[in-house]
Amino acid sequence: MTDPKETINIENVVASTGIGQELDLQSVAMDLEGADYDPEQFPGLVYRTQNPKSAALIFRSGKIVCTGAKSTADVHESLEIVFDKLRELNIEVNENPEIVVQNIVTSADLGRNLNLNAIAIGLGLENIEYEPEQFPGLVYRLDEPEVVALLFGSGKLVITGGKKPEDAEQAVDKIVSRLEELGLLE
Amino acid sequence: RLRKWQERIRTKDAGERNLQFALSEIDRMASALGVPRSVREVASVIYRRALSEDLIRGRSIEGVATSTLYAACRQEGIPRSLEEVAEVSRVDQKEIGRTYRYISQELGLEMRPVDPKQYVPRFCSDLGVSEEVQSKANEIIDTTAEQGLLSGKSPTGYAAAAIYAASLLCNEKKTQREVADVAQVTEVTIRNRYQEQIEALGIH
DNA sequence: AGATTACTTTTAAAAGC
DNA sequence: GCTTTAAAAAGTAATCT
Repeated sequence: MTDPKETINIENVVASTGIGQELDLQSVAMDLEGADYDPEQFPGLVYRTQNPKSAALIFRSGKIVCTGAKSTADVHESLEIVFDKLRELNIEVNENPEIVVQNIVTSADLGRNLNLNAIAIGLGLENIEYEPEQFPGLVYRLDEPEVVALLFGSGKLVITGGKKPEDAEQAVDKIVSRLEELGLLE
Repeated sequence: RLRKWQERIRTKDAGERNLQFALSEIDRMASALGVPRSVREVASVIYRRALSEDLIRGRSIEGVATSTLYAACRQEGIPRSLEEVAEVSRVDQKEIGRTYRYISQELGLEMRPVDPKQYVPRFCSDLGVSEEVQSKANEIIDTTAEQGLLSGKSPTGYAAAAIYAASLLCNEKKTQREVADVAQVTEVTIRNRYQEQIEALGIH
């Protein structure tokens, strides 16, 4: 039927960057509208962007983590907003800070129900974790690409730990072919 | 030289004391859970393996002891849920679960998923239902699991729903609350699993 | 008996305890 | 190891009407 690869959807992208400048988070928290800063609880200041939607964690060192974006392009857009907000506060920000994608979370659909019990035994109990008492998903760690897949009885899956969108595509291909050769799909 | 020797004895003694403590804790918890002696022996074998492979470092003795007991119950085919094990342990359920997964992975225990049928004898005995209900529940579990209904579902809730359904089919009705209490799941879970199971069985 | 909210799992980075 | 952030998957649970 439909190629499971075409059902892949990026759900979250995490990236890190830095403005190359130390920050006084206390004063940034005062001047930046909507900023959450509670150093007792966490050393980073939380700033949320609306369009695109994301959450940025800003640290004293000037390093920033952006999470919640739906694409790598959105990560760049969100961080540009953060950079501009900081510039408005008369904080120097490098012209083009390097943005490194650290993790991409993806969802997909194999289009068929899965017998997780059979898969756990078929794929080998060594590299699989399936504890339905604790979590309904089967945890499958792949070596190439190095990602973690969560497989569900519905045939839906989550792939996380990848650094580029192709990682998820490769992972889906490998999962499909492995399940097929074991006769565990369809 | 003498100091080194003393140190060795001291650590050996400490290790011995820790092992004794762990084994006595396994014994205490096993008694509280009412599992046979064979399970305690399996648990202590797993614990000694974990100790010899240095898996205890950075973890609490109690946590590892509880996890090995949880694993031993499963290996012996008389599982206790994490909730039940947590009730007799001083370690919380979440840590028992993650320690179990770690020990299981590192020792290559290759634990198979729990079969809901393994809970049926104990739950039925606690409910005081007949042998007929018990075998009917087993039949329901086998038939519906073959149709793929088991994937992702907790074994206790699945067993509880099958027992509830069986009690109705055998005219020995137990309420959802009664079954929920012995299985330690909510009535909502029993209702949900029950609906799926009777539909799969074609009982409308 | 629903509905809603919330927690379980996985992943990565940041700074500090 | 923990703290925080976001997101999906599906199951279970607590709370409210």
